Amino acid sequence: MTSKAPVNQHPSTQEASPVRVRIAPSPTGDPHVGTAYIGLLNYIYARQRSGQFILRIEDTDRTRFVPTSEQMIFDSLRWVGLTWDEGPDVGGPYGPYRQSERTEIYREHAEMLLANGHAYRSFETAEELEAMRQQQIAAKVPPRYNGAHRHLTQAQIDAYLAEGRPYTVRLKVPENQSTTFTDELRGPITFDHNNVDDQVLLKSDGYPTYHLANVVDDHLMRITDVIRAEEWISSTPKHVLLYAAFGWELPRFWHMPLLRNTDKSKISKRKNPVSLVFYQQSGYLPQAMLNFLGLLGGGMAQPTEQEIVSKGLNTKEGDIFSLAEMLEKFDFRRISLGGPVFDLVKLKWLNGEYLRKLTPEEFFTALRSTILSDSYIRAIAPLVQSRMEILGQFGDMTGFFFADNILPPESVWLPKKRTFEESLAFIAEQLTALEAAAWEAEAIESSLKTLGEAKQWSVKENFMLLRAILTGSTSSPPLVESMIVFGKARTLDRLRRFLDVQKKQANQRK
RNA sequence: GGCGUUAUGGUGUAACUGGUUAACACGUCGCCCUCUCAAGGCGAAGAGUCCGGGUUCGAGCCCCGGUAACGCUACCA
Repeated sequence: MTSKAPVNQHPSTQEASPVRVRIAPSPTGDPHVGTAYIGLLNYIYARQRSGQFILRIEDTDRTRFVPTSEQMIFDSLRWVGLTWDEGPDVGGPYGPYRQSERTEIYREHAEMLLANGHAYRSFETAEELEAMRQQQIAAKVPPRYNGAHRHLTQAQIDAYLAEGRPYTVRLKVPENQSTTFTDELRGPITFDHNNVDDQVLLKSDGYPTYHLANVVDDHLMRITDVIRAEEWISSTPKHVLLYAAFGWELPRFWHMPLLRNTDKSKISKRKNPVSLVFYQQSGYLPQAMLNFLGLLGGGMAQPTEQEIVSKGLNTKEGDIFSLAEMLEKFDFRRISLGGPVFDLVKLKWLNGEYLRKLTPEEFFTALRSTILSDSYIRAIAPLVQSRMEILGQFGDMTGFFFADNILPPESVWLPKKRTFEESLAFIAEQLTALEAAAWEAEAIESSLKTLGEAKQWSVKENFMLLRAILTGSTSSPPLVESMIVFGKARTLDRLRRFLDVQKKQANQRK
């Protein structure tokens, strides 16, 4: 057996070149707090070193692509106060910054690897691969590509190509070796190649996977430091191997701790609001959000006791700081590696602190630009105009649009002919259906009706249940229109919170 | 299952190169203020640093061995 010494011990990039970092979100839905978190870290890193911060859109997964998502990412990141030096919307010398516009580049690079023997064509179908995976799982062996097409003869390859068979391009991971790279926060990390799969680099639809596109773009865009979430550690050896296969210099890798739900699992929308749009629409202040994100993972030194005394600081001021202060004091070496829980309670407290510091005029402006904006009220008004006799009834009819907590009692929401359990189960299904729906009237209505038919809930029962939970009342402006105005993020959050509360209460009763 | 990462009160973080009763903030509880609720003020409870060994005069910090949580294990990122 060959020795498994770390032969691929690659040196890190030297300090010389100007720092360039990037975030690369995927437009697959609402912009994520995790993107803002990693974005903030990259931003601070770049600004502290007079470097550049680049925004790149990773839209190579056509199956999950959401057209409106990209603009929402721009808007949300700007909302929290981050700006980028290069990106799809601002241009720059290393564009295009949208991966779907770079497919030719990836194809060429895949060809290069094919030519120099670091990659090979794999002609299996997705179904065949899935079947293989299932067998391996059943046989209790680690699911991995078996390398069947690694050693296809040229004649076989030509025959397949002549047939026009679709194929993927896979990385040829050297056998009986290991790869070691340095994580700037954790030190050297080694992976035995037995545990590194022959990753698909180019999909059969001609689009690259993350791994290829990411490495190619990072190199072409002169990225010096890859600052990304911890979930990427496992695939870093693939990236290191790719840099080596191209003969490129390695960037530095910084893997940041993963944001968590209260139960410590990776933060997810089922357990926590993760959409930046949600926080914006719910009336969180961007400074508070940024401050909160800066708090997670350490990085900011707490004031010493001397500082507290000499500057007359209130001790809680140690937790309150602006972006400017982060640029001044944030220290990447201080980052603590345990995944921090995204604690809404502390975020709310922080937001309250910021709110109280506003002057009355600023506070009024904040209200008028968010929860009481002309555009919001203008959207709500037509839903109630025909139902009103005097203007004073506006509040009675629209309160739920301006509320954070709507928790109707059972007497309001529980349908007469349904049990508690079946109703809750149905709400959970409504939630799932709505999560998948495009946020426009027909899509919402039809997905709800389809669900109702499948589960034998009449349209009336179906919509009334939702109405009660969302508005807190059995009479309200038109439901679907109200949901649209209220927004997808907040609507889904209200449903999730309702379910959480009901489940907790049900558990307590037991 | 395999591989990797991580591990300080309920939560986020502190604790200089190992050095007295492990600190700050959020949350919780109590008291004060007050027409209520917040805010504010004062105070309290809550961890002996995942577990077990070792080194040392001395370990949250160093070493060894476990355990658990999390991540990855896709033609998703």
